[in-house]
Amino acid sequence: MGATKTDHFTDHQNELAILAKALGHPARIAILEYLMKVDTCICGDIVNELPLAQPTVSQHLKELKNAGLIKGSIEGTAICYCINEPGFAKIEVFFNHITQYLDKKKNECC
Amino acid sequence: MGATKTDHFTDHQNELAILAKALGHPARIAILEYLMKVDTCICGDIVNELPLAQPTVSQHLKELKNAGLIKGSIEGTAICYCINEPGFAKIEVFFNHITQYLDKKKNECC
DNA sequence: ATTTTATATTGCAATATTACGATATAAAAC
DNA sequence: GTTTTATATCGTAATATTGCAATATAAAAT
Repeated sequence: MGATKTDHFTDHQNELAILAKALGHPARIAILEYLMKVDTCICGDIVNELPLAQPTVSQHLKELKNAGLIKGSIEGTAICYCINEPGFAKIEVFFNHITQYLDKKKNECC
Repeated sequence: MGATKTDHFTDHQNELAILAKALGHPARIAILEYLMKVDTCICGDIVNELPLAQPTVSQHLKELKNAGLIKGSIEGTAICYCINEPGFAKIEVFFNHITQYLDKKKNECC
């Protein structure tokens, strides 16, 4: 036990969970917000922006990249990261679904 | 080490991370999708809908409730859970921010 | 009052995550 | 070619999460 039983859920549910999980850490939220703020891929200064050691930041970047929320390419000595649109598109579908539901929802029993 | 350094990030970043973390498990996505499907709070059958033991489901429901994504009230023997709008509203603000950014974004360097 | 039914809590083992020092890698600058 | 600079990987300790059996709770039905 301890391991998530991914095979018991749909691909869709697992995909969404992986994306949400990647967003589930303040450092990773901070990274995404910073990437949006600077709006450029020449970003070799993410480490300086965060209150964490370099290996930790590197690890968080890797997780965001694995989840498909950012993309990065080698740019000389630096690595160039930026927001990856398709990753967010998937979460948006889910949220649009929820928003639609909440708009239509009439039951108020709780 | 091992514990997230929440005090190094903004309240906003921590709040968002907590919400996203709560969404970061396929069972909890499944619960939310089921609650939307049935669109009613008379839901004493969540356990039967999931491929997990009763204590595990109870634990996931608790986490969703703590995060503010669902709400529940006692309804006789059963407990009545449903989607909690304010919780989702917070995440939506973040996503609208991202959507706006992606729409305006012009840099295509990666 | 006892039994049934639905849910919560406790305790614990298995696994995952977080964080960072030490070290590796690899291109740029000298 | 050595040094610098930027990032990644490895190893590992601390902590968190996941899952469930066992047990507790508490209202409903008998």
